[in-house]
Amino acid sequence: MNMRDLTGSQSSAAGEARRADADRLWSIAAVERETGLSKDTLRVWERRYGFPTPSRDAFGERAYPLQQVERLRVLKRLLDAGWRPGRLMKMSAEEVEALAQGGPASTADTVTPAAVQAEPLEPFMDLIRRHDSAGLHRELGRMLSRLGTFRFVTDLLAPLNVAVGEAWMRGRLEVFEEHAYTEEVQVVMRQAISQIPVPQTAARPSVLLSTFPGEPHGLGLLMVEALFRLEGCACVSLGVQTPLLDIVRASQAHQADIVALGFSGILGAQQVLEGLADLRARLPSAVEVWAGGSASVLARKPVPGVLVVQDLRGIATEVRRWRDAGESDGLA
Amino acid sequence: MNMRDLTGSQSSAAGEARRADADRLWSIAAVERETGLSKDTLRVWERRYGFPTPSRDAFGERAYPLQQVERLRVLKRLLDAGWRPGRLMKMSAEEVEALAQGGPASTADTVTPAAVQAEPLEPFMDLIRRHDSAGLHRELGRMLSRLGTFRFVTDLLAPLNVAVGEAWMRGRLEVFEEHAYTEEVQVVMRQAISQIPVPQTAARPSVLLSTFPGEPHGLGLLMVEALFRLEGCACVSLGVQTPLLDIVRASQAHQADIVALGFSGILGAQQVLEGLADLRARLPSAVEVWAGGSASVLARKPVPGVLVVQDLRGIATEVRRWRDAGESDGLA
DNA sequence: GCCGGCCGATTGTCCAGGACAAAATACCAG
DNA sequence: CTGGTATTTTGTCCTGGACAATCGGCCGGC
Repeated sequence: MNMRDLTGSQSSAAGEARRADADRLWSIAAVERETGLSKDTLRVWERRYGFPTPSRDAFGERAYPLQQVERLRVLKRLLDAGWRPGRLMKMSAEEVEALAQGGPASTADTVTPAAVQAEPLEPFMDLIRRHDSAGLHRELGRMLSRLGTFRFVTDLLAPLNVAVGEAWMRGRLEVFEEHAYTEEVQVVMRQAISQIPVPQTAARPSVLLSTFPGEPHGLGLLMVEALFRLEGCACVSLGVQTPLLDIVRASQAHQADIVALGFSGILGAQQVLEGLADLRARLPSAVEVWAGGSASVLARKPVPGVLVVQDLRGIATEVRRWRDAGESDGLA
Repeated sequence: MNMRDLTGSQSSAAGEARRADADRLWSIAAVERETGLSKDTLRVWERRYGFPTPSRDAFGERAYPLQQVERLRVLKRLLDAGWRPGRLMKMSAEEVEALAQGGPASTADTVTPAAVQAEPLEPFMDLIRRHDSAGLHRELGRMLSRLGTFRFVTDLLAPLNVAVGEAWMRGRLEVFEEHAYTEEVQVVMRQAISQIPVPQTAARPSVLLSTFPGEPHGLGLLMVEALFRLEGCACVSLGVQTPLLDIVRASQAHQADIVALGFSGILGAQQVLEGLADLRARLPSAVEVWAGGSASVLARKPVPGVLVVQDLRGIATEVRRWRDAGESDGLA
């Protein structure tokens, strides 16, 4: 009971269904959801560059064919990789396609920082590309045991995340492959975290973790939580996308000493800086604000009263600094 | 190294900082992020109802005071609880406040289905309200052990999720409290899932789990994944918010027999129905589409070729049906 | 008496086209 | 080259109008 049947109208053969696909048109809202390009942007591109060129439905509203939606997805990816729309729009479909397939990252060279690339990443990238979730899970688990949580996070996951992000930008990885990867890593990380013994007494500093609205990337948060817990800190995570005012309230409710935010680079520079300044102003000065992640803004423009932790290894150092400062207002 | 200092300008005493808070104004984009109300809606409310009444910054752009942002948050919550803006806007600030505090759910009576409320929920609600994350974790873990995964999901979590959702709608719970709850449940659920033995051979049916873009609620997905795994199915989760085209590609890549989607009621009715129909059309008919969750649309309007599973217990039944159908095209 | 379809009011999204802040790039002086 | 300024590019914001989708109430039939 409480169940609705697979009511038929299984209209037809696969061929027909396939044709229905191509014919089905997308509303501007659907395209926004599918591509991540705002309605405003879609309309202004049409005006300025002559692309996309949606037809109109019976009500005069834009109706995008699948082909254009697919191309918009490619364009969005190239945009994220550092290309500019004006340049891309002048190119022919073939040139864009060539770029999408495997071109370099435009002007914005993702300077592979040649960091301590302690662990070979290719085997993992292979598993991701082959959609071998079980294998990926197994290999990640194996590495967790071999390296221990700390080195697993700093030496394997950190560079692997970068590699996955870059592979996506170069068109070597689909969105859903990145989703599946994230999910699998999350499973292993949560297992790792649950194995870290919890300090008996109320441990200090107590850390509140989250991300701003619009920032859906939560892996970094988990990695940071693990490192904090390894240092014996009490952690409360709110998951991703917490409204600013709620971060403030949560920090009071949980008596947080530190509010730690993750930034992946999806949010605009201004959004990050303004949000951090805002949050800083709304929190008592005894509560520290830490920011980390791959967003490049953090490195470029410091925000007064906000600690930017670029390197995961820095967390241990900074926790020590906090404790040395005598658990009181660590600034001044 | 690689670290930026807490560069001072710790301007002042708490009092001053507090005053700076109230003065700080919000851009329309920031209000959209904070409240969940679209820019279009914010502008049209101002035009129609005379609220909100943002001032303008030096560039003529809307600048919302904190007080109005807070009120908009309340209004959004009441909207989600079934109230309509026209009615709310006519009311005085006091009346709205009274409603926000603890009024009933307007016309949309959340008919507490008087289901098998097998487990008492109050102790858990208490822990959530007291921000006792550790205690909540401990008690959830205890219940998991006591009830076993199946009953933990069906008899405790399912009603508890409903209770939490309702408490939020009545203003008894803050957003951040709901976030913290979700996080803690997630930890326990993932632990529960990891303890379910994995079938050795490639198990059928193989299930792909995700939600549509705009649907951030992932708890249901985890609960469903647990139930599928208990039935011996192979599961791959993409997490939340996967674009439609990527769900299609993932189902091919992972050779899914079933694509299972979760809906919490955040998405509009049309969005859900159109998305499901669309997805249905794009998948081979041998792949089944299952939809579940608390969204009421699912119960009201059936989508041809989509199986709606209202009751979590129904999953086991339907998996059996799928297997009885001989692993082939289970329809026709 | 209750369910189901119709109709008017409400409400969110879409549209056009203009404007301009923010970001990226090109330019230029040291 | 390096660092600062001008210029172009680009996304977001604006106004005000329109209308589809939804909601609520009304009415009639089973």
